Amino acid sequence: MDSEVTAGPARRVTIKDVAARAGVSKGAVSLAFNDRPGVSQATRARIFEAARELGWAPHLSARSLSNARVDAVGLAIARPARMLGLEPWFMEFVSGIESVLVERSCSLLLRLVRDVREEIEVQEAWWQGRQVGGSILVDLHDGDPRVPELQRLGVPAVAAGHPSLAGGFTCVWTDDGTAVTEAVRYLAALGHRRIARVSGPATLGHSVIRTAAFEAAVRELGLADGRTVATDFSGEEGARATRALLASADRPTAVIYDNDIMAVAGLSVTAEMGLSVPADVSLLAWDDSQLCQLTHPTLSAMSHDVFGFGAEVARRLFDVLGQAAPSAHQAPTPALTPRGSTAPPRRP
Amino acid sequence: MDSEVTAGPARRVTIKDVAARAGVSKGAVSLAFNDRPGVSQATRARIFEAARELGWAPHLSARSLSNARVDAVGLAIARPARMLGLEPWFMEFVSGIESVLVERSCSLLLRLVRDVREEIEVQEAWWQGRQVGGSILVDLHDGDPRVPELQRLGVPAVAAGHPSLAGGFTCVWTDDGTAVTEAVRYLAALGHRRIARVSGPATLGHSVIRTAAFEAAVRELGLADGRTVATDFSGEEGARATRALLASADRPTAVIYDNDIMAVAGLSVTAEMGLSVPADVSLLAWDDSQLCQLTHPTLSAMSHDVFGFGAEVARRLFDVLGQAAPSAHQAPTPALTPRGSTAPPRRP
DNA sequence: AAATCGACCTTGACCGGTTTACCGACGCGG
DNA sequence: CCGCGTCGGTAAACCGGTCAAGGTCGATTT
Repeated sequence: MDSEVTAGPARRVTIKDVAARAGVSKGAVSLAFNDRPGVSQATRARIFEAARELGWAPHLSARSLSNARVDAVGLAIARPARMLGLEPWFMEFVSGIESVLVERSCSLLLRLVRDVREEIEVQEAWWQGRQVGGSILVDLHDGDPRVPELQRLGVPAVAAGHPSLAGGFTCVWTDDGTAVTEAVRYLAALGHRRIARVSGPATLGHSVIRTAAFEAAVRELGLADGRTVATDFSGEEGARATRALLASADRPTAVIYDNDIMAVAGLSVTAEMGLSVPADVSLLAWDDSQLCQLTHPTLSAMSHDVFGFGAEVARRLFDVLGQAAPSAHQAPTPALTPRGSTAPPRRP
Repeated sequence: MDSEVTAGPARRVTIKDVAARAGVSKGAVSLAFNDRPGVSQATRARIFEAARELGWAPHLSARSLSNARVDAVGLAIARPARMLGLEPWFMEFVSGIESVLVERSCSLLLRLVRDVREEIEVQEAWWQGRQVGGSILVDLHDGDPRVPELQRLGVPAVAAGHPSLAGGFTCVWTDDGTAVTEAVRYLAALGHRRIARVSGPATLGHSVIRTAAFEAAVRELGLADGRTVATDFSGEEGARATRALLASADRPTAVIYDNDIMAVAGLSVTAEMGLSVPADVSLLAWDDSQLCQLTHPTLSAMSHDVFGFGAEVARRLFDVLGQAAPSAHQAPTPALTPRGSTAPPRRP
């Protein structure tokens, strides 16, 4: 209908228009808008006034064309869409990143990719096309090809993960090893001797680290079980893994999960199998999103400020963009938050 | 350490380098890369070869500077981060959008904002700064200021929501009214006469529509209850609302939720109150993310292809960018998927 | 009085592409 | 042999900013 109203040619207003209106050169406008010395307070005010009247804002492509600075950072995520939707971790992580980007009026370029290969293509295209000034890497795995590739391209990046995985990149990490140990010690202290674990993909860097720590702790405490079942992080596989564990001959009396979703799925499996939590089996989640408080019983979890973690990653990326040397930053270690899903095992 | 290796000045390779290497002018390279007529197959091949060797890709800022075309679309979301993480809807929606953007090598610019006012600022900055070629609007509410504002700015946009909310914008919507009616009819057919509903924020456009349809259906069928409790979509408020409903004098025998998270929270409340689902109370979720299958009992839900919805929105945005006239597109109506949380009410 | 200086502002070259106007060569009908 | 259209390509203007170099001008120094 009246969509024509705004559809006119309406040449976009440029710096030249503003300059003309303020009676100065476009150089002056540029100076004013990047608040650099060289224009008096009076003219500065006139320029801003003119810009306001015309509704002008600098064309960011034009700006980044000449000064090479880019106003966006990239984040590619290689997990299936269906799974991501259920993974509270990501949105919280993204929110944390945003919270830092926003104050530098920088944007997040997000892309969901199928696999690491595709991510490399995307990152390369972003970098070559100067769409991003740098990138954030998540879900590092052992010998991740993204590390050498991005290094070859010279992409400034920050990795969310252990220094041993990040190659030469600056990274931010949590001490999952210590956290796993704490989890196991806690369950052992409650009296559990058969503890199992449901992890994410075995190739994922932090899975490897947690598994190693888990097995070490089990050994150290002289516990009986210590199995880890790897999954794809989805609720479905979490349920399957739980079923397998609880149906086994010497079923564990406690299960540690690598994320919240699988713990929730596991909880529903116990109900389905007629087991009671925590009397028959204790469950311990990881990440501690609010999901853990929505179940019945509520889920004990290794608690973790994912939002803050994302913010830290973003801050470090700005360091890197500012030519800082690569460095590793440790975020607070996930801490145990006991709730209703853990208790001493039933006496046999 | 050796981070210096790639840190050299390493002037970025430009179209000029490619042209030189292929022995042609940069105009020819441009023609070749946008596959337009004017270069022979032979030179075209030489040019691509040269570009490949040098690892060149066009600088997108430079490109969009001259042809005004922009390669990204904007999506600002005004919900608290903590809540978003738990809302599977969003990531699925975003994934659907991505699936379409990707094939046009277009990116998604994402921003989490505090409120509608801030979103308007962000949208204006994006548009003025030519960061985006268009935007996607979600969570429309009645008399949403974003509609007139973006129209004033001339931002091409697609709204995810009912035509009555979208003003002159192209929109994609699901017939929530019909879906609510189906939900109520189904529960009534099972024998329920006291049905309540836990909705999202009352000001949200689709809450209004669903509430109206809910009340109409309740009246039409001559049912007893028909209360709607508005929340902020969070699990916490969903739990609180459920508690209030189930503790009331004439407690409902069935509850319809406006998203999955609140239904999950509601389920845990029933357990906490010693009620059994579906014997004492039936629960019906909305959206049907995989979360519904992770609970015990599994949740009946109004099922909905959120991924496809996102994809449709993105496709329509490209129509709009191609100067198509505003139009409204109806996505498939959410359909009932009965599972374990709904059954005839216990005989009094 | 001439030279120096700093504050303020203008000019014009660039950033890396796209696009338009133009040009040479070649094939072809008259 | 000439004029004409087409194909393949080039040169230069342009997109909208930034930035270094330079120009004015009144005030201060020598």
